[in-house]
Amino acid sequence: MKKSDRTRQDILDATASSLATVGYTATTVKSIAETIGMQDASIYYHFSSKDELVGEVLDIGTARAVTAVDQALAELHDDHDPREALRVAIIAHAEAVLGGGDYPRANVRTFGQLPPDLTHRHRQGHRNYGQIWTRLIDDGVESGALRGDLNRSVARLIIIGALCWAIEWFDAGEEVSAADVGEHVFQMVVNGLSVGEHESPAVSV
Amino acid sequence: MKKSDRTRQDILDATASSLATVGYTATTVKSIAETIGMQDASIYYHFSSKDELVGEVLDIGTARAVTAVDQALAELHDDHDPREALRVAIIAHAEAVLGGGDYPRANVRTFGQLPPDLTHRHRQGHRNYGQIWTRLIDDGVESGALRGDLNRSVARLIIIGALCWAIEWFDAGEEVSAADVGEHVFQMVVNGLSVGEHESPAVSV
DNA sequence: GATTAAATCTAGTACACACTAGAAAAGTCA
DNA sequence: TGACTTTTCTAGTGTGTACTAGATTTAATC
Repeated sequence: MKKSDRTRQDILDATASSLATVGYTATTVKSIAETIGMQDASIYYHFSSKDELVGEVLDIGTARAVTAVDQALAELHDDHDPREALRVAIIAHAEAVLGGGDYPRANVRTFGQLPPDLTHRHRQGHRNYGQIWTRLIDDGVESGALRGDLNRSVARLIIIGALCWAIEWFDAGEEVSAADVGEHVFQMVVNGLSVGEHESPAVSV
Repeated sequence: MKKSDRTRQDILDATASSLATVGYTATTVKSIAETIGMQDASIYYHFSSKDELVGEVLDIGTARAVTAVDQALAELHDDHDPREALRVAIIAHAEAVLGGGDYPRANVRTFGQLPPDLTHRHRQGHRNYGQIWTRLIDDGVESGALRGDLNRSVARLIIIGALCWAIEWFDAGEEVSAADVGEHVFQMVVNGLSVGEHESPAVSV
């Protein structure tokens, strides 16, 4: 029972790595097998199909992202500003998806290129993840810290989108870290790029 | 010389539509041919390979997005606020990619799932497009309208990312329009979600 | 209407892919 | 060691893909 678990884990890791770097189509059963020094047919002793294997990787990715955000939120003080909660969640997401392991990255990277079955299978997981953000935004608006004149659902999707798309350009080697990206998203989306009192009629004068 | 041009255009249209809806891999030469009532082999009379065909569609998509944004900016008053320029550009992009035709949508939709050759081929086009945004942000910062304490390149990519990712969730049938999405991105990214003087130490008191 | 050119079709090739069947090897435990 | 189970390999199948060659049809030209 030991050998099998180990090999199974190796297969999952190799698949996550491949999905995260080259996407779904370029991730072939043969290439996965080669990475871990096996024949492609041997994969099928551990997984019944490519899509079941990929599905499991994506499940793990979703779970890890959820855990990362939940954990970051749990470490907040009880009387935190709702904006601080949003900030912490955004940075946790950025670190999980950009700086973290292959699993969350695989999840985001393959979004939109999966076959219908897999897409459908993961819709629920994404919905659950979205609810974390829905709650954060609702808290902010209802406490008066965030504007209530915008569509909250659209706002949520814009935040997540800005973070997810970062995977397309983020380069771990550069001087900008994953947390930096999160901080930027927070600063822009919550505080705004604009300087000072652009709406209020010159209060300080 | 007439028939050929017409057919060629039909092939391009069908390819753009397919790329925009099902992505690169699911867009097969056979499926394109079927859409316009041809045999797949006949496609090769007009295009030498699938990737040349796809490349041409993506080129058109980039050109249309650039044109849309450029045109919107050209209609501004000479003494416009740099923030207004950003707003106009963001909404134009949103309308081109979300509400516009298949070509710009194909471009964004297939981003990240193209084979290396095509990816490389379009890097230049994307760079040119990015420069429009770089200029907009630079103008804003240098005029003092936008904050200068953030990494401008990261800011640019976050804005574009929020817009591009919207293609994954935007539904033209819903009550939120493409321009609405653009307006939301602008409001969030420039004015911020936060209400009032969250940073200034209670100036108005 | 005959001749040439343009456009499409029929019929195929070669290859990569996911996946299968059954033999062989490796590991486990008496 | 020997019997048994678990794991991996060898050798394939079938399918879908991009693409090719050459015949065939459709359109244009004299």
